[in-house]
Amino acid sequence: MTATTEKPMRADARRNREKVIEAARAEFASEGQDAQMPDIAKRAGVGVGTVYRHFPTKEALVEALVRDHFSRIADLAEAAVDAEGEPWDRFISLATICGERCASDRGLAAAVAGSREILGVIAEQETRLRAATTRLIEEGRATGQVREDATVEDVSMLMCSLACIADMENTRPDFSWRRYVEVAFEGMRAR
Amino acid sequence: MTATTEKPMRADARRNREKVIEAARAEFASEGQDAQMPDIAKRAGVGVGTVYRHFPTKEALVEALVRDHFSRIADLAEAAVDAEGEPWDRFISLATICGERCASDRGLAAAVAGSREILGVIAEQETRLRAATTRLIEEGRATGQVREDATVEDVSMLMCSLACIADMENTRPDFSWRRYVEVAFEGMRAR
DNA sequence: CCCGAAACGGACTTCTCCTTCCACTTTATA
DNA sequence: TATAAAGTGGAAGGAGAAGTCCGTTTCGGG
Repeated sequence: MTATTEKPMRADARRNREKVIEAARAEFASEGQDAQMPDIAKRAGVGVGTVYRHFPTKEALVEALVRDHFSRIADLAEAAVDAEGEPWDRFISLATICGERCASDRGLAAAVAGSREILGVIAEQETRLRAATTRLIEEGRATGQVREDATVEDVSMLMCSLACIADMENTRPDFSWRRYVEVAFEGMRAR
Repeated sequence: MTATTEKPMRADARRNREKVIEAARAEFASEGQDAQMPDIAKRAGVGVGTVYRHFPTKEALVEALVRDHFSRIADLAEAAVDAEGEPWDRFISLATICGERCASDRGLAAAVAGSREILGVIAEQETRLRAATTRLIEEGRATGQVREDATVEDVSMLMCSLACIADMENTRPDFSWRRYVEVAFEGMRAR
């Protein structure tokens, strides 16, 4: 669907595009949701014009970041389904890896939580994510490791809250998303 | 400390102050962190000037809201310590009541998560909250209902994540903070 | 090596809010 | 009820951040 017409991009343009994305990630992580376009440009070592050449609006830039983020997470979830080991252990390592991703992409949780519009952007990735998650918890239920009444939404909520906690580590040094996985995700275990 | 010199306020002023606070709460709940001062004024049925008479800046208004919010939650936690019943049940009802509060004060979670400065504002309430929480989980551990390694920070994280989930119910209808309490808080139980 | 197209940079414009200011209204006191 | 003080409303000011525009630079095929 929507086969993007492959148009070769000039080498420097592609390089700059990457620099901008990387700078934006860093800037959002440290400044939160109100990171500024000129600052992103400065951090990337380019002019604002260049940023706008690649992303017509700030919103588009955020969307690209968010899409990329969710895409990676969906990949990880799919990998967790096919991985070796007990379902429960795979579930927990998925949570851990997601935690790591969220910790390095700080600021994005707020973007997703804050806007209704962005939900459309991640629809496709979320479908993949749900599919993978569903299989994972079904396996877990089958082996009696995951609680009987567990649902995909439970996992979604846990993942989102994990992202929030990872986000908050910026401002709250007493928080630890790793510890959070140990505690909150334990609630999914069968008793 | 800081004995606020009691100065009688004119009746209409006090009424308007309440209207502004109420309107601000509603506006932040529906618009999120970027609710606008003129909109708050409009919703309260007053002019912007009046809003600024009571709260010198937008920040001050948010602070008042946040302080009030945490103050109520700290009250609830203290009540939970002294309440009847099993420690575990009191812990869960505390979580539930907090969920209710967060659900009606939507938008504040983001305010707290987003700014380092606001942490100072709630310092006093948080101390009270920590004290109450500590007692609650100690009782729970003593009766073998709460996991041995539970800490106050665990509870803080759970409460904050609960607030985030309640917040997200605006944009994500598949989320339910009540269900979240059933799942995530279960991770605090002794096994 | 040359030239046209693509990409760049950053000063400048535009737009969106927060906040101020002050003439006017309401309250409380004598 | 008259008067001073307190409070009010909303137009206008101002700060700051998003986005535009165009002269200059860089790339890559011939």
